Amino acid sequence: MPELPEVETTRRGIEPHLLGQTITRLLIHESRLRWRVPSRLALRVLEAEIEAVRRRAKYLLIDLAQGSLIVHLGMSGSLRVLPQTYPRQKHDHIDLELSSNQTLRFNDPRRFGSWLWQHRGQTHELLAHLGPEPLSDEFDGDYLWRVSRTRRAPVKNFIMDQNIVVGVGNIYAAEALFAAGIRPAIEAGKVSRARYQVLVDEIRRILLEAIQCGGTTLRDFVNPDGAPGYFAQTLFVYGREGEACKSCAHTIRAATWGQRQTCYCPRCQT
DNA sequence: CATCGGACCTGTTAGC
DNA sequence: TGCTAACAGGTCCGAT
Repeated sequence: MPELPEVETTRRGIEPHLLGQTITRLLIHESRLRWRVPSRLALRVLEAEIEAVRRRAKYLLIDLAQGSLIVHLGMSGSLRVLPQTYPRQKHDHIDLELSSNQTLRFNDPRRFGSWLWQHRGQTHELLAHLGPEPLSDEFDGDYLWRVSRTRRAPVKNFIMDQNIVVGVGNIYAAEALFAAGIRPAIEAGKVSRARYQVLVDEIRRILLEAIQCGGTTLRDFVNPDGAPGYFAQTLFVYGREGEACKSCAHTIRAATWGQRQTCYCPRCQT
């Protein structure tokens, strides 16, 4: 489900409910996520005050005095802020209970998400080798051009590589390539510096617009207040195989590498 | 190093 | 209507 805009939407949704709250209890109902949730997590966070709620890539970081809870939503995870008495639903795996008598409830049908711990001042190995944030100044056309020179993989796979740039998943990769007029199958190392600059501008614009829309709801994404995102209406190619291009009316085509489908317009993207 | 396929899971949908 | 297969927003890991 979640790419950067959905994770950022989640962050903004939970932040006001979490900041300054004391954690009264962490309940792990199901520890078998992407990695087994360590039971000592519950002791670590007990009675701690939440100092900040940050995002790095698609990870949420809940900062406490001694360190941070790292939460990843995987493919199907979501966080809601609910009254502690709210009945648990299927796939509700973790509750972070707060002094406000609310709970941050983690639901994840596919269990590809994760809850981990990072000591203060340290960087978890999973976060240690991530590429730059797409909305930061570090990320520009020159950077992408430079690090792509030896890459023969399709440019679409290249921009989805979290070591190159974080936060761009299957939806936004397809959309950004369409907006930049670049065929997803082109070898990353053969794309010009000028085209990478256009691509960077489009990635930024699309991610920002999607955040403003509250993310993309294809089937089940909801923000922490239970509302869907509205960016799906704005999609030009993702999930539109066989339909008419909104720009030139040519039929949208699909290609698949490694189990991930991508859609593109053969006329608009060269 | 870079790339590929398999793995981890459940739910929904398309096709027979 | 019912069963099965394919596919879904992520990404790590081991083999090549």
